[in-house]
Amino acid sequence: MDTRERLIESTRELLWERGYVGTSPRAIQQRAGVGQGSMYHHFTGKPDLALAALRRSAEDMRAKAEGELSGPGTAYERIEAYLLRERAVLRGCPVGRLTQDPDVIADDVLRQPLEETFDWLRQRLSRVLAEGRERGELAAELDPVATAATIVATLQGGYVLARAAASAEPFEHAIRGVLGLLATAVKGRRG
Amino acid sequence: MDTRERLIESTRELLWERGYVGTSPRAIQQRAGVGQGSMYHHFTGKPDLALAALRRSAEDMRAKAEGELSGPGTAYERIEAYLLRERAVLRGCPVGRLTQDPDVIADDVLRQPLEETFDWLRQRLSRVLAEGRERGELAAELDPVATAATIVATLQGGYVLARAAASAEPFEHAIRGVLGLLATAVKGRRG
DNA sequence: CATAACATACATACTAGTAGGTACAGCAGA
DNA sequence: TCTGCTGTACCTACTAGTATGTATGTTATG
Repeated sequence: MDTRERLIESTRELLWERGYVGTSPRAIQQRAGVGQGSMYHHFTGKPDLALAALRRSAEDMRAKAEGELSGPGTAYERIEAYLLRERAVLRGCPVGRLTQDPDVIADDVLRQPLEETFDWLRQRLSRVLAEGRERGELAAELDPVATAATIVATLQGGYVLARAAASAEPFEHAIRGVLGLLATAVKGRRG
Repeated sequence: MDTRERLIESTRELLWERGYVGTSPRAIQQRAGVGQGSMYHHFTGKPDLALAALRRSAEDMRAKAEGELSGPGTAYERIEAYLLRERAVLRGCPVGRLTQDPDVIADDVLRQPLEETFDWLRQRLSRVLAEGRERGELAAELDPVATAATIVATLQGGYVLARAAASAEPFEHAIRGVLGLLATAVKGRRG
C-alpha cells in the first residue's frame, strides 16, 4: 500500500475511533508510519485528509446498502436483509459518527458528503417502499418518504443507544421493533 | 448565580456545542467568568465538571419526558405528545450527543448516567405501550420493549440526520414515519 | 469583645506536552 | 537535472493541570 493510501486508511480508523477533533495529524502520521512532510505533501491539511477518508467511508456504506436493497425479494425482505446485515456488523456508522463533531458540521465541504449519503439512503429506501406499495405488498396508507427516514433514523439512533449502553442489546431491540412495525403494514399479515 | 452554578451551566453549554474532547477547562472558565483556581477549587477536574453537567442534563430530559408520558390520553396520544414536543424544540439531545465521544464512553463513571437515562426512557415508553395494549388500544402483536427501543432510536437518529442535513426536514420525516407506523398498530384504525 | 486559628473562595504564574502547521534540505528515479 | 517525495527542524497557540498566593469569612479561646 502506498503512502497516500496508508494515510487515508489511518485517518478512517482514527476518525472512527476518536472523532474529528480527537484526531491529530501527528496521530495519523504515526499510525500510517509516515513522516510529517509526506503527509503535508499529499494533503493540504487535516480537513483535506478527513474529506478523503469520509468520501471513502460514504462510498463503502452506499455500496453495501445498494447490494441488499437492489437484491431479489419483496420490499420488506430487502429492508430486513439490510437491517440484519447492519445488526450483524454492529460496528456503528462511520458516517453518522461524524455528525456529532462541531468542526465537521461547521465546515460545509466536510458536511456535504454526510448530507448526500443520508439523502441517498433515504431516497433509496423510499423507492424500495414505494415499489412495494405499487406491487401491493405494502399498505396504501404507508408513507414511503417518512418511513424511509424512520428506518435510517432507527439505525443511527440504535448505534447511539448501543454506545451509551456499551452493549448491542438496545440496538437489536430497535431493529426488531422497526421491523415489527413495518410488518404490520405488510398486506396479508394484517387482521 | 454563584460560581459553582455558573461553572456547571457553562459546561453544559460547551458540552452541547463542542462535545467533551472539544471542551477545554479554559473555555469553561472564560464562559463562566471564573478563574482557574476557582474551577479547581469547586471541581477536581474536567471529568468531575462534565459529570455534574451531564447529570443535570439527564435530569432535565427525564423530567420533561415524564411530564408527557404520565399525562392523560391513550398510549398513542402520550407518545405523540412526547415526540412532537421534541420536534418542536429540535435542539438535539444533550445526552445522546455525548455518546459519540470516546473519552466519555471509555470512562465508566461518565458513561453510566448516559446508560441509565436511555434505559429509563426505554422502560418508561415500554410501560406506556404495555398499558395501551392491556387496555385494548394497541394490537396484541406489538412488542412493547422492542417498539420502545425503536421510538428512542428514531428520536436520537433523527437528531443525527438533522445535523448532517443542517435542516429539520429529515428529523420531521422520521418522527412522522414512526408515528405513522405506530398508528397501524392502533386498534380501530386497521383494515 | 478581641483575636488567633482555620477553612473557604478566588486569582496568578508556571509546567510538560500536544495541535496544527511552515520552511527547507536531501534524495531517488525519469 | 528537474520533479516528486520524504525527513528534520522549527513555530505559535492551546491543553490540562499544579503550585502558590491572597482576601474573606467562621469559629474557638482569652
